[in-house]
Amino acid sequence: MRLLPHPATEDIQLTEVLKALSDPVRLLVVGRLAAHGEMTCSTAGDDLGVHKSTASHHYRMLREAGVIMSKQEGRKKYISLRRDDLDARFPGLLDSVLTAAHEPV
Amino acid sequence: MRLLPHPATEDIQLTEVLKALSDPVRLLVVGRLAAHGEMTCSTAGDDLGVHKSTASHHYRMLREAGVIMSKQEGRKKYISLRRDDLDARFPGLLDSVLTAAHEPV
DNA sequence: CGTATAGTTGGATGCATGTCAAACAGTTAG
DNA sequence: CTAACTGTTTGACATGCATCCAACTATACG
Repeated sequence: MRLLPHPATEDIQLTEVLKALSDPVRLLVVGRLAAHGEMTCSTAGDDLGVHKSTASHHYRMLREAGVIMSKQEGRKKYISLRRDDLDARFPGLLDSVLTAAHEPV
Repeated sequence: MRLLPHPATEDIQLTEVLKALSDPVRLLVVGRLAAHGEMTCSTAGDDLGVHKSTASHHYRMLREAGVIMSKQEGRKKYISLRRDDLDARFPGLLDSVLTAAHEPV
């Protein structure tokens, strides 16, 4: 099991998080992670409508912004929401975004 | 008094709002509007550290995303937060962002 | 009318981003 | 070992964006 570089909780920047969440594809991924917990990249990226390399790019954005955790296990990579870290740093932010993301168009 | 085009409340898109809030300059402007209410563009743009045309660009981003209201009066333009509209559409979002924006680095 | 004020617009520039395709790398299975 | 699987990296491309400067518009003031 290998860990990838992630920003420390106190280094998570609000503007970076907001930018990470401001893409429809990434918002969809975050919604899935919130609903289902830890998933592999392929599961999270299923039916996203983008190429797998594009999805990989989005995972990196989310990780570098401090929104998700990644850990490699064998040939699979598991990603999960850093919910506690985000709640500690920006209380209520993630919940309001997730609620808003479920709203009807 | 002239009104400029703004998106209707139900047309405000979450990703657009998040993108609008993901810039440090715009976040600063929104914080000022939240603290002081309606202000002119020059007041809101005071000491932002950017050229007035850059500030004007940011106001347009915020307006088109549905974050602020603009109304022209004479040669001054007043901008204000669309707090009620944002609260109605995305409950808790604006408050959590404003709270987060006040956090120490 | 002429001048000052408040903002916008257009051009230019450099940087970031979203996307795909193809090649690559690491891991597991037969 | 060979082949399949999982995901990343690189290149290419188009787009968008933050920024400044200069010119412009519109309004107000003398």
